[in-house]
Amino acid sequence: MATDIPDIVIGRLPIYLRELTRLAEEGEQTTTSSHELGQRLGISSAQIRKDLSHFGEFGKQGTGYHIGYLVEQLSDILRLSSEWDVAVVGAGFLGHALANFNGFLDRGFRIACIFDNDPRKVGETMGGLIVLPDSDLEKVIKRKQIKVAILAIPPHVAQQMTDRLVKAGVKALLSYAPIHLTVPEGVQVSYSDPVIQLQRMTYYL
Amino acid sequence: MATDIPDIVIGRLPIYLRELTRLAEEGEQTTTSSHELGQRLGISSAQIRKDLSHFGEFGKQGTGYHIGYLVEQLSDILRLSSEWDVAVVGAGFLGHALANFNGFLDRGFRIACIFDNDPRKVGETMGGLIVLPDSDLEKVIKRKQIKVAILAIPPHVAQQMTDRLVKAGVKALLSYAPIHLTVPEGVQVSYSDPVIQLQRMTYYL
DNA sequence: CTATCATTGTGAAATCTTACACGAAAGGTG
DNA sequence: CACCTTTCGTGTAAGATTTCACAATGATAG
Repeated sequence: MATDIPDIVIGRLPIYLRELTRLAEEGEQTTTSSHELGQRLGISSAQIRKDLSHFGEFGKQGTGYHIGYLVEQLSDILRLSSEWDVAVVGAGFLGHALANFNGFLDRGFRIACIFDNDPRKVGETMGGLIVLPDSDLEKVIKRKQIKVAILAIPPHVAQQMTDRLVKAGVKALLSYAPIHLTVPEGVQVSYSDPVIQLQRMTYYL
Repeated sequence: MATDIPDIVIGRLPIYLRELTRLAEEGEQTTTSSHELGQRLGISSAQIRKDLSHFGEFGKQGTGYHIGYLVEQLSDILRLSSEWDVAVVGAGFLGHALANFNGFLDRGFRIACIFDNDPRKVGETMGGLIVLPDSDLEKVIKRKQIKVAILAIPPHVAQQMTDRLVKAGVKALLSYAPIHLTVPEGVQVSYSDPVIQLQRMTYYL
């Protein structure tokens, strides 16, 4: 029940969780069905049921799923019961946007620190945090035992910064730098490059 | 050679293109092989050859691929030969970051306009553009024949803004709003929600 | 010119993912 | 209680994607 669950299934759980949370906030119902959830997400009901069945039996025939209970279960599965401290590397426009984004906190993450290598930026306040010099990176990450980082820096420094972060103990990296990163086994990497996504779509236009 | 190419293959082409462009910039070689490209991207060489073979024969046995030629071919396939004008909707921190991001221009896209519904933001300059009121949205998009838009707005207005954009002629949407969007057939949508990506990784920690 | 090496493009096999379809429950109704 | 409706969980079939492995081709060296 642990290692043999397909990555692609894990990838959909956060989407289910997000929609279930929205349903809970709408507050018009306490249960939902795989069919309703699928409708709202453009996913087949069979796929949702199959995905969930990898982790246990959360529903009830005839009734569907209790929203609150399923949110709880999915949060547990995704290790979101307590908050993850996150380091942001890079205090440019993007780092600024991330530091001020208030959508992290209620979904399992808290921006704990932000770094930059530009002395002119160090000391500035961003989203309630003071920008730290990148020379403090290892010290702070180790002290706060940070496991999750977001890279908002130019591509030519992305790999070296990745190496420093991994060495300091980071195990999950979300990179906005448009470059493939090499990491040791056991370290998770996820990418976000808007141009890649746009180019994927222009093919069809 | 057109409609029956798997989406998943299309999705990898921009990644190949990005790495090939980097290889070209490094300037140490004029050719590369599927093996080398795969090594740099963490993808198997067979997959790269198979993907490319959907579109034609671009390589040469014994030698590999001419980098410049392949860049050209991939750019053509992805319709990047001329630049796409892009509308940014939302002039908050994220819209600000997008307007100032200079990585669009040499990869096929140009931010052509930016909108906001907050009168206090309208008129501000961002990345060389003046923020326009969202009441001008339809007019500007139609006049400039904009087909690509980026959504950088809160989730509760994302669907209604999507509807307006689609009605005005937009055919490809990159959304940073954490919500599933419903669009008519023929309109492409791509999502970017950092929290979804982080949650996908914490499962493995 | 011949042998050797590198690398492509691709059919076939293997693996992975999704969709189907149905038995089994659970709740509601009269 | 008997019947009807809803919906789950899942074995199996269908479909999609990746990997394998090899013939064919081009370059290179002696």
